[in-house]
Amino acid sequence: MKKIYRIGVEATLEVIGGKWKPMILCYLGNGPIRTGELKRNLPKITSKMLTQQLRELESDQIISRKVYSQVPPKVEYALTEEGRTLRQLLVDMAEWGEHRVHERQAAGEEVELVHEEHDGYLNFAPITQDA
Amino acid sequence: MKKIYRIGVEATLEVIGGKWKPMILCYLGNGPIRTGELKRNLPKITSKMLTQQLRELESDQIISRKVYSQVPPKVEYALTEEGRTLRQLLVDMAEWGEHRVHERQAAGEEVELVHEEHDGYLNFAPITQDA
DNA sequence: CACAATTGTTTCCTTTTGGGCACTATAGCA
DNA sequence: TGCTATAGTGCCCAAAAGGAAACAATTGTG
Repeated sequence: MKKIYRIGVEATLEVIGGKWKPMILCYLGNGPIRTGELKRNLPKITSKMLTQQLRELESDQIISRKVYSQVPPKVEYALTEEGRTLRQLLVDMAEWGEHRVHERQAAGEEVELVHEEHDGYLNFAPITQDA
Repeated sequence: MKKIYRIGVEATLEVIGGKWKPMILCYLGNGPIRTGELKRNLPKITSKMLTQQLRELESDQIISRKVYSQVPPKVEYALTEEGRTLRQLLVDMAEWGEHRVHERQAAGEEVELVHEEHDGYLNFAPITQDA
C-alpha cells in the first residue's frame, strides 16, 4: 500500500512519532547500545514495545541491528547515517519543548520535565531512573 | 493531573502531534483564517475533528480564536506569538520529511508527498484539493 | 538435570484516537 | 413560512496504539 503524506512534517512524524522512539533515539545518540541496556534505561517499557519500536526504526532505516552469534544472544543497535541526520532536528524539538515547559511552569501550570538535554546534545548519561 | 514529559521532544510532539495539526498550522501560517476556509482546504476533515484540533491548539496557546458577533457566525483563528515560534521548527521538520520522501522515491519505494513546501515556507497557497 | 542469562514472540486485553452522522442556533431573505 | 449560511455539539462506533503476562530458544555452569 502506497504511503501518502500530505506535507513533509507528516513524514517526519511517522518516523519519530512512536511513544518510545524519541527516548530510544536519545540513548542511541550515545553510540551503539544493547537491547538489555536500553531496557534498563527504560524501566517501564515492555519487551514487546521495545522490539516493536526498534523494528520500526530499523525498517525506516534510522537504526541498524547487529546480531552477535553468541549464547546468550547479543544484539546491538546503532544509528545509521540517515538516523544521524535526525539529530539536529531532535535537538531543536527538544529545545522548543523544554522552553515551553519552563514557560508553563513559570505560569503556574502542572507540568514537569524529567530529563533535560544539555549543550545542544540530545543525549544524556544513561542514568537509570523510572519515568 | 500533572503532565509529565520525559524529554523536551515529547512536549513538542504533544503540541503538534494531532492528525490534522500540522496541516492546520500550515494554513494558519498564511495569516488569520476562518473555520469554513480551513474546512474547504481540508476536504476530508469532519466538523468534529476540526473543532477538536482547534480547541486543543487554542488551549495550548498556539492559536487564538476570535468570534465576530454576527449571524451567520464568523470565527477567525490565528497563530499566537507562541504559535509563531513553532514556524522554524515546522519548516525544519518539513524539510527533513520531504528530503526523506524523495530519497525513498529514488529508492523505488511507494511513497508520495501531496503538498510540498517551498522556500523555507511552511505555507502553501490555499489550493483546494483532496488529500 | 536444573537454572541463569539474553533477546525476543504471541495472545489477549485496555486505552486512545479518529470518524459518521444527526442535530442545534440564528438572522436575513424569497 | 421555509430555506440558507456558518460554526459548531453530542452520541456512538471503529481503528490504532499501547500494555500485561506467559512462553520460546540456546548454551554454559553448578
